[in-house]
Amino acid sequence: MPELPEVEMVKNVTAPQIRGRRIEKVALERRDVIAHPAPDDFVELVTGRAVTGMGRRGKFLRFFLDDGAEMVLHLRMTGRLLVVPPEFPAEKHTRAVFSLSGRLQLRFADLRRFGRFWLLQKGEKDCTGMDKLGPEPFDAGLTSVWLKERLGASRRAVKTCLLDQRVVAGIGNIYGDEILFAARIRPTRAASSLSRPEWERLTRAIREVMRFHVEQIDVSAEEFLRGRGTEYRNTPLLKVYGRDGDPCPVCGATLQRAVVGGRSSVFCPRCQKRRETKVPSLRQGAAEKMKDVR
DNA sequence: CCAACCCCCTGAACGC
DNA sequence: TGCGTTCAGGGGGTTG
Repeated sequence: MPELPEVEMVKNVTAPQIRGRRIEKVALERRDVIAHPAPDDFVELVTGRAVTGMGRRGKFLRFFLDDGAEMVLHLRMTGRLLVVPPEFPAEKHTRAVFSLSGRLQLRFADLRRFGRFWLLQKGEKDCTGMDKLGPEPFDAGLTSVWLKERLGASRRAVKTCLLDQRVVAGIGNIYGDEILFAARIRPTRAASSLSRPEWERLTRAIREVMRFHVEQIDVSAEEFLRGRGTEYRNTPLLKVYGRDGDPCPVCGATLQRAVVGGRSSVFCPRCQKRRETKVPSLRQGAAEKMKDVR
């Protein structure tokens, strides 16, 4: 479920608690929580190693180990990570428990069981999919020129493009809607139909919306634990996601819902126009079939 | 290359 | 109350 801001927060809460600690024991409640290598090998390779630090790439969490290996975790929809003392009551849906030095446990719980761990040994070729990710929203290389270059010829809906992790890493369905609202672009618009100013608004919105939410989701370890690893949903801050039928916070028009690329999308029909208001640069033959629907 | 569909799972919310 | 349906914020795979 979590997207970039939530994963970043999980990393920020978890890293200081486990940094420097040694993994003394690994208990897998479900073996299929390990994607790579074979579960027994994973346990053997991880046991005895110390965690030197954590990182994030897109929605992937990274745990750097003292032998140069890297443990990777993707929370997918419902994964939760908790750092607790061993006597702390067990969570429902616990899938893996890492016993750490200093009487602490790193626990992974995951209702829907989509979450996965990988272990990459030092120098091992990536098999997590991280290597296919596009730039982070805050990368200097993510410019409107680059985005237009990358997507300008695509007829896919711009919302679909935003959710494509190979384009930009870390955006999911929630922030996809929020970004498009901030950029005043309708999710259904074909990427190829965006104007220069729209590419610029979109690029700015990607950075600013993600930055805003990363800053807002600043939760302490105590708060996080109180919420059992789910207390990062800052719904009050979301302007359109999940607010289908509510008035637009900017203009008051009724927010609408549409399905784009199979994902539910909410937008403001007035702020996010179906097409550019300015004269769209006419390109020969490209968008021929679009008859002009009013 | 791309849309559409299926799959992986479980539980909450909703309609009857 | 009970039961069936639909939906959920992730991603990978196949098909046409």
